[in-house]
Amino acid sequence: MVLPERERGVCCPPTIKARPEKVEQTSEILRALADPTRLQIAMALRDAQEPVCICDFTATFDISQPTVSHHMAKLREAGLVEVTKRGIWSFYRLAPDLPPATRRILQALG
Amino acid sequence: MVLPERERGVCCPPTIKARPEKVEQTSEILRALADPTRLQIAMALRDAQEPVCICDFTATFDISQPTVSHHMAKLREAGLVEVTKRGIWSFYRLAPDLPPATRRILQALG
DNA sequence: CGAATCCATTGACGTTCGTCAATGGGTCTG
DNA sequence: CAGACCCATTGACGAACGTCAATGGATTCG
Repeated sequence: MVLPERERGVCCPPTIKARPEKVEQTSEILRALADPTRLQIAMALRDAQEPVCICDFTATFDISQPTVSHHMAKLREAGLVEVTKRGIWSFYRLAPDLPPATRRILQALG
Repeated sequence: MVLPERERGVCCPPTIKARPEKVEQTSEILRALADPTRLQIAMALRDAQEPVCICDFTATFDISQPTVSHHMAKLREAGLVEVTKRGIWSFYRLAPDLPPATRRILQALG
């Protein structure tokens, strides 16, 4: 590996390509996905054929129902998921109009 | 959009494909990238041809030098970057042995 | 050697986060 | 209507986060 030659007192600030607004939005997406529970929820929704009921997630993870609800609210605020109510149940799915960049991140999660 | 038919008191826990250990590691990567400053640093390192000097980042962002150092430590702990010291300077680059999954996430960041 | 440069660490402070218990509103069934 | 079920919101609390000021070690230049 070759290291660049440098001169004392002279720095070479790298050019930042992304717009500040875009950076902020991307980091909000990442923050929403950065929790283990939310990551698994997001991946399950990504792979699901049908909208998933909240009660299913409550039955899956070892956390209380309010905590699941809290996590879904975070995913909602980040614009990652949408909710549809029907009778007793709330069904969640990935937002259908996700930007391609966001969709790429979700696909990269393995 | 069609919603699944449900029966009261019966839940259908979605199958979680990823191993718990893998989930934890992925969310650590995402946590490391979820800060706007670290996101821009990671993207700059991803696109750089040569290792980048810390002093360049200090000159770029509107935060103090210790804060830049703190962010680099986070990226180091997540295994995303490596440091090489030469004289006065510390040069950072993406870890050369990043798992393909991690590399895909970085590429998806736009 | 003395001064300057670069960088990591420590300590501190306010903010955000993850979680739970408690509460309340909606909806279905008997 | 009465009870059971599902879910969101609120309040609370400890943990983690992002930032800075201060400090100190390491290296280079004069």
